Amino acid sequence: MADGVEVAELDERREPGATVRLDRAELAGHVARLEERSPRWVWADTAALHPLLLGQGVRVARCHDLRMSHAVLARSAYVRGLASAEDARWSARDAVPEESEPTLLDAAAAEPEVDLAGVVDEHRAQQDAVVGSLHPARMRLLLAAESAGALAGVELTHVGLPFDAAEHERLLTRLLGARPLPGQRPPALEALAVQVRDVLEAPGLNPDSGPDLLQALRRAGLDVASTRQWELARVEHPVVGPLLEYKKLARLHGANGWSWLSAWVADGRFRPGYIPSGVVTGRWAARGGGALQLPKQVRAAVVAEEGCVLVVADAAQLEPRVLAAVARDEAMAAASRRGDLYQALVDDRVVDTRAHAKVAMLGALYGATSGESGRLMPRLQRSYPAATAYVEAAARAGEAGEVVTTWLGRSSPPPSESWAEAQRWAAQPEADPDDRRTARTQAREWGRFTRNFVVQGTAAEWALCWLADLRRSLVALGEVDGRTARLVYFLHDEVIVEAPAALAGAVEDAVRASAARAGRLLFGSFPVDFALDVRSVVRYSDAG
DNA sequence: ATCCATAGCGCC
DNA sequence: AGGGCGCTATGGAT
Repeated sequence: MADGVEVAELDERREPGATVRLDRAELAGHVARLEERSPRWVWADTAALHPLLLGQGVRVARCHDLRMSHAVLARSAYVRGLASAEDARWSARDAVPEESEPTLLDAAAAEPEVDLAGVVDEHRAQQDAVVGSLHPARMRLLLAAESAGALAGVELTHVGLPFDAAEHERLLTRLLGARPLPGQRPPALEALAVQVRDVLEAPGLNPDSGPDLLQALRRAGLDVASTRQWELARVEHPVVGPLLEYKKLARLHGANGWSWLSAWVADGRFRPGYIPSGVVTGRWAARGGGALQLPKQVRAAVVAEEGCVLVVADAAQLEPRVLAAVARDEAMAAASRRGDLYQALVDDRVVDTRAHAKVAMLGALYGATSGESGRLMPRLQRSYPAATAYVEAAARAGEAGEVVTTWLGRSSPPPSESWAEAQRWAAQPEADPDDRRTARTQAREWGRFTRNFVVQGTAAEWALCWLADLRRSLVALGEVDGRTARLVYFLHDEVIVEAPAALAGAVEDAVRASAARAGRLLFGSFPVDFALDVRSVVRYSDAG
């Protein structure tokens, strides 16, 4: 390479002659190379480089993201050692570039330079760590899935979710009234605020102020300890109606109102920021736009382009199915093969209603001890001993301060030093009962975290493999009238593909095939089913 | 002016 | 109940 790098050389879909050149400055710190066996780009940071390539119209098929892989390998209990583990150049950092002007502090903390030699060395160190790990095949799959997720995250922001701004504005106007001046309340909110003040006889009250509102409620004789809606809902008082309505609308206005619309929706697309694997468990996080919290109410404005449909697919009861697989629980796997897993629990007389099945299962995953869910736990243990023992073991490990690890090899962070110190102190003879109680409570809390970690984390791995396989297989569907099937949304256990209507059936098949392949990739021949709810709609809100 | 913690609520 | 998040508004601290 003289002045540039022929990026398109690695693009499986390149048009003849569509070579794109990026100069060395643009590629600094993100040098790529070709692996001989399975061609893919190896680079430092997908989030930094991939947007440049997309901007040039290049579609990258595969990559190996060294930063994300490093983060997994450096912590994984499957890995015996990563040569570069303490190297600051590869430590995790935010995947989404800051929108604002860099400050002096940012300049001082600028990332260390990564050059070609550094990339090659780190790649070799990572390959060695994988080969020497307890489960090389699982680790390889995890790193490939992480890297594919990194590509997909950038692409999702680039493509955007089709969004009808005019439709959303009609919703806002219908519920809130005319758009107010910045800093003002919309008419409907102001009217409700007046009502609340009148009923409470608190003329100057700002209902947005939690402490002031709580004080006014208590002065008016309401026996509440907070202003949470579920607590207000159980109180009989004329202020409750207007106040709950106020909170609901204030939320819409604040989180998804006119300023959100102008900040995040442009040219008919909603382009939020995703941070693949930004959560400790491996789930995606988001920054900017609230990609992962799009309220149901707002989904009516998510409308496919003319001539297209949205293929909306979500994995049904994903976490229990994942638990059945990691725990090798044959009985629970059998239940997974009968479609609705919760209904299967009812049919098998494990519990008496579907609602009970759901609450019992969630209780097992989250560590509930009391209430309805706690009462149902013995029944669950009797029917699914392997699955319940698996999450119990994860909880016990966490309580003991140990690390737990997902199926593919993501390990939980160790508890904090202050947590460990509190546990050590509680074990001393001179510790007082209060300290012992506090330590015990903290131990249980950390146990609930590790219990959930193994399931949520492995579910995230399945979902990532699903997404990665689908991303690849959509390419093969080709185009209709110059338009292709594109991934436009990913939400933990749900994907949306926007596709020409003529491709809807093919996309639905692809989505299901990818789910089946993801199951086999992770769990081989273990007979657990990953059922999907799939619907082709024009409007996202019609999928529910 | 800027940072940080908290409350509250949206999603899975 | 119980796990994981992000975002907004608020209010206190610096």
